[in-house]
Amino acid sequence: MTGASFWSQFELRQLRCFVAAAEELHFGRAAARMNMTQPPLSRQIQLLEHVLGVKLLDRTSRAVKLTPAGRVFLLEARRILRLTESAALATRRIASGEAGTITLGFTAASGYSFLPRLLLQRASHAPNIDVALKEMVSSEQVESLLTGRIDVGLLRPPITRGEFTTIKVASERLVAALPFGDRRLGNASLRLADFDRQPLIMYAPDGARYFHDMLAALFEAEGVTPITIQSLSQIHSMLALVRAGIGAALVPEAAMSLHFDDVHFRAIETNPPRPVELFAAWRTDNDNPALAGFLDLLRQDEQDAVAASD
Amino acid sequence: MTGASFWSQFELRQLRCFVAAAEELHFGRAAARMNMTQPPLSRQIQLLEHVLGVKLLDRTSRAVKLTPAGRVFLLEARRILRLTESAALATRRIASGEAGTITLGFTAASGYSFLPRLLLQRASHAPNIDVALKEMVSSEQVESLLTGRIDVGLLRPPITRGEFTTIKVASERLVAALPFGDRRLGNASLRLADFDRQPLIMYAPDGARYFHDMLAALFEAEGVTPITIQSLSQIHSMLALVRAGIGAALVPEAAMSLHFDDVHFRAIETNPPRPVELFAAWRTDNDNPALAGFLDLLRQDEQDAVAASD
DNA sequence: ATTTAGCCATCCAAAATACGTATCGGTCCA
DNA sequence: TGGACCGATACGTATTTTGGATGGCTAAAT
Repeated sequence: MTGASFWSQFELRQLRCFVAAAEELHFGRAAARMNMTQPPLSRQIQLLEHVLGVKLLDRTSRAVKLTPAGRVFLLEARRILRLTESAALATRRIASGEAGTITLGFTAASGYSFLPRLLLQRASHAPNIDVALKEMVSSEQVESLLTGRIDVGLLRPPITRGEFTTIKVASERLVAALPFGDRRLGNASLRLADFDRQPLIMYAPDGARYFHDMLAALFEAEGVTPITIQSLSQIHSMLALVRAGIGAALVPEAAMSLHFDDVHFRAIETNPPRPVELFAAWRTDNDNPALAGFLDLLRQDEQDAVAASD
Repeated sequence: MTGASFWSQFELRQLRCFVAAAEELHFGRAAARMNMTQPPLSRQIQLLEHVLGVKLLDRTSRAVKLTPAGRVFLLEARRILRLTESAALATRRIASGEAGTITLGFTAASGYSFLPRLLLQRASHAPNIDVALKEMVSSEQVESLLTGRIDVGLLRPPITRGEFTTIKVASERLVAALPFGDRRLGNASLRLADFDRQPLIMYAPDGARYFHDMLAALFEAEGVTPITIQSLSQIHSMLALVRAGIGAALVPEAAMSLHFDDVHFRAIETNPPRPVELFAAWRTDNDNPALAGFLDLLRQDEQDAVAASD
C-alpha cells in the first residue's frame, strides 16, 4: 500500500484543462487549445471532479455547461493560475537582480550626506531594488557582513578580511566646527597649526577608532598638539559640545548638514586634502542577485570619489 | 515528438516538494513528509528550478539553504497552496448547498412584506446563501425561470408550466384603501357591497392580470358592480390616486406598509377570507445546490401560510 | 591524517500515469 | 431514419515518476 490510491490534491494541469473547457464549453476545442486530444482532457477533468468530489461541468452529448460550483471554481482556478505566473515572474526578476532587497549597514556619519545621495540614485536607476538600512559602527558592520545580517556595509578603513571586496566610495575633507565668537572664525580657511595648544573635542579611541587614529596621525605629522577636552564617538554629540563653547572639533564635511545653531564651519588644509575615507564592503561570496545592480550604483560613486581626489 | 520536451509550467506537486524541502532544509526529512524517498524529491525540485530557470535551494552535501529567489518563491508557493485548499473548500461548500447564490424574482407587491421577512429568515438560518433580487412581474418571472435568469420566482397564480414546482408561501387579506374623508372610514370593517356603484381604482387586465381577474371574480360572485375610474398595475400608483381623492382601491394587506399620508385602510370581508395568494416557483430540474437550503426557508413560510388560512 | 557518518545527485529498472486511436452511446437535425 | 456531432470509454503505447543502489562530496570524529 503506497498510499496513493486516492489523491486529495489536484494538479495545475487539471486546472488548466478545466479552465480551457469552461471557457470553450467544448471539449474538442479545449483539447486543441491544450495541444492534446479530447479523451485525455476528459480524463483530467474527471480526475479533478473526483478529487474535489464536485461536479464542475454538466455535459450532455450536445452541450457543456458550468454547474454553480463550477462557476465558483472557475474563478478560483483562474486566480490560482494567474498567481502561478506572477510568482514565476517575480522569482525570475529576483534571481536576475532586477528586483530584490539589499540590507545595508552604514555609519552615522555616512548617513548625513553620502547615504541620502546613494538612495536618490537608487530611486532613479534601480527602483525595484529595496534597500533595508541598519545603522551600526564599522566593527559591527564587519561582524554583520560575516553573519549575513547585512549584504553591504558603508564603513571606515581598515578592512582587512580576505573574504571581503571593498571599494572607496567617498573621500571627504575635514572641516573645523567652531563655536560662535571663536577668534578663528575670522579666517576663511584654517591650518592644523591653528589648533596647537587649543581645546579640542576629540574622538574616542574605542568607539570611533578610525577618526581618532586619523586625527592623531595628522597632528603627529604636523607636530601639532591640541588639548583634548573631551572624547566622544558620536559626531552630533561633539557638535553639541562645540555649541556649548567647550572647544572646537574636527569633523568630516558631511557633518555640515547637521546645522547646529551657533556652530560654524571653516575649511582646513590637510595633507592629504581629503583624509576622511568611506568604503563599501561586501562578502565576495554573497549570492544576493540584487547585489550586482546595487554595486553598479556604488561604483558610480567610486568614480566620483576618485575624480574628486584628483 | 509529442511536444512535451520542455514544459514552461510547473506543477503543484513540485511546489509541495519545494515547500517541504524549504521548511525542513533537509531533503530526506522533506521526502518523508511527502511520503516518498529522497531521489524523486530531488528530481521534482530540479524540475521546478529548471522550469523557473532559477536556483531556489543552495545545497551542499552538508547543508541546504534558500537562495534569495528561493525565499521569495517560498512565500509565493505557500500562497498558491493555501489558495488551492481554500478553493477546494469553497467549491465543496457551494456544491453541498451550504453556501451559494440564489437569484430570486419577486413582484413589487411581495416586496412590501413577505420578502423582507424571508430575507430576515435567510440571515439567521442560511447566512452563507446569498440572494440576488430581481423585481419583475409574474409573466416575466415565468420567462426568466425558463431561461435560468432566476432560480426562484415569487409570483401570482396561475402557474401552469409542467416543469415548475410551486408552493403557496402566503395568503393575504384584501384591504380597502380609502382617502381621508371617505364616509366608509366610519366602519371598522367593510363588505364588498360597500363598493357597489362607487368609484374604484382598478387593476389593469394586462399589467396586473392576477389582481384584475381575482377582483372581477369576487365582485361577480357577490353581484357587486363598482365604477372603474382608472386602471393601473402598480399598487403604489393606485395609492397615490387614492390619496388624491379619486376613489377607493382594494389592495393586499401587505401594501399597508406603504404608509401614504391621508390614505387609510379598512378590513374587508371576502370569501375566501384570504384571496391574495403568493406562490414560489422553480424549475424542478434546477441544479443550483443552494436551492435546497433556500427552499427550506420557503417551506417554513408555506407552513405559516397554511396555518393562517385555517 | 584517516575514517566515519551524513547528505544530495545520479543511475536504472519497475511501476504509475498520461496520451492517442478507435469506438461507443446519446442527442439533435434533416 | 440516417447522418453529424460530441463526450465517455477501452486499450495499447509512450512518457513520467518512483525507489533502491550507488557515487561524490563535506564535516566531524578518531
